[in-house]
Amino acid sequence: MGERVPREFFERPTLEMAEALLGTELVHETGEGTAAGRIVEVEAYIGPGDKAAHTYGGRRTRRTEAMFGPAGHAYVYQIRGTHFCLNAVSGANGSPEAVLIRALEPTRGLDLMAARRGLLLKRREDGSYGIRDLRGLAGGPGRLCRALGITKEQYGWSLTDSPLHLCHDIDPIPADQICRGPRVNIEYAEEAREWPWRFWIRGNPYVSKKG
DNA sequence: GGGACGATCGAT
DNA sequence: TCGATCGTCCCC
Repeated sequence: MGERVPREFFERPTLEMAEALLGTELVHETGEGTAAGRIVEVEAYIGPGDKAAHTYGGRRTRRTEAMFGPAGHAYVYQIRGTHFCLNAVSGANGSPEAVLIRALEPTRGLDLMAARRGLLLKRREDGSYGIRDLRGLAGGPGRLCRALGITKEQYGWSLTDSPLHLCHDIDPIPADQICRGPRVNIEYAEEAREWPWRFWIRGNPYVSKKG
């Protein structure tokens, strides 16, 4: 298990926080049970100068309000009408910056995660699960929200002291084990398309897309 | 009121 | 590679 990350964890430059998120455990405790996974892939969005960010140009709407708030809270948005995505708000209060959580390595509540995803987990003779089944559980921002039961109900929640929180489960990932590259699915973002603000753990099989 | 679009996913 | 599908945003 490990200890919850403190408020100060989020109160530093966004790119630095994005890297620090790798290896921490995202936990959601609900009436259905607890589900959790280790963060293995993230993307930083730094408005107002980032054309890929919802807050580009300082755009401040009902949806993006949480991004302008204090660090360490959840910014949840809905994409394509059907999927939710979770961000950890970063930066100073008033600066609209956040980090998108893109993929988890499942750690707790695997059966609950599978049930929420509508998947069937097959156990081997020794009781373990196959890597292919596990990879499908929470690889991708929409899938991990589905697997952990994250919806707009969690919008604005504190990630330090709410049922949705982060734990230091293992030691920080060493810098030489962290890869970075361009973010995905932001073709509209012109010059920002190539900015290397996507981070992932080197060689980790749960990363949603290879860079 | 209406039109355009999307930080995705799953099937092909 | 392509289409689903609807909330959000912005313009009229």
